[in-house]
Amino acid sequence: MPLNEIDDVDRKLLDLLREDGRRSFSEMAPEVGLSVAAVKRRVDRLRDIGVITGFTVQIDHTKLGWGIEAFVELSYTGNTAVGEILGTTHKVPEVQAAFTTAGDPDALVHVRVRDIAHLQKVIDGLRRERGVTGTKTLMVLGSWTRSA
Amino acid sequence: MPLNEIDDVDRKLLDLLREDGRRSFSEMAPEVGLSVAAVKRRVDRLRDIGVITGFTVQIDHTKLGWGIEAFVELSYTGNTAVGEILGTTHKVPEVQAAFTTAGDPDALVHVRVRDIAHLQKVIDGLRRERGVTGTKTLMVLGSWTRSA
DNA sequence: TGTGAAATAATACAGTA
DNA sequence: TACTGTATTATTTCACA
Repeated sequence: MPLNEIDDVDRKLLDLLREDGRRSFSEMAPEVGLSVAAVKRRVDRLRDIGVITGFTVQIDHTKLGWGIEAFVELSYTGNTAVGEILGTTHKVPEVQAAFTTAGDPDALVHVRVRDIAHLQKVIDGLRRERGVTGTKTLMVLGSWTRSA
Repeated sequence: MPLNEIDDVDRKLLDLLREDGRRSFSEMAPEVGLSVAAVKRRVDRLRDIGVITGFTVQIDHTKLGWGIEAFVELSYTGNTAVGEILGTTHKVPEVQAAFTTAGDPDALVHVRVRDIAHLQKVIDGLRRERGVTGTKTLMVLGSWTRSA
């Protein structure tokens, strides 16, 4: 079910776009040995079948004054549904990403804030959410993300 | 201190590119009320000063057969440097991102794998890294990421 | 999938405030 | 310094072989 339809050329195109999402079709075409039109059709198809969900810019948030990053582990009462957890974190603008997990913390939330006072406010806000029974915060000291 | 030089137009451009990193300058120009050339120069400048670090494609890894996502918390011996931690995780291709943290786990690692057996192998590999004293794995059930 | 032509977009540059 | 408008080049897009 998951694929069957993605070949090595598609994977190569995904790699190229992961490195630089604004690469032109004409630049990628010789890399995969196809015509420009064929490359465009492949990328269009990858979007159509949902393998490519979008393109985005990568930003150094430090340079924008959002210098602090943390993960907040959340515990919920037993009757809180997974979907509900993701929904409540969505409303908090400082939350960059949220993950519901199996096991001890029920959710892991990635937040980005300007300073420690700001972090305090965000954590307090998360603690007040319905069903939250406890939090544990991991301040990020350094990080690294694959690819670009 | 970190900026001073980024104005509302720049922020608007970053927002537009976060939603769609392949947006054309000609599409963004009317949105911010500037000429195409002015938009290009602004985006070029945002790259030059390091606010924009790159562009990339967003992929639905489930559709590529990498259906399982987890966070692995790592504890290290006291004499392990932060840089060393990030370095060792870098070698493991299944690691999508790594964060060193202040506090109980010393690092948090985001991994993506094909199946549970694969996850087992990756965790075993991480546990064998020099300085690692313990791990705790959080399997991701659901997730959500801001913007696109 | 490739080709080739028309439509768009990116880029470089001259001129203006 | 930062913009606009124009000319040139490159890229995208699409119909058809």
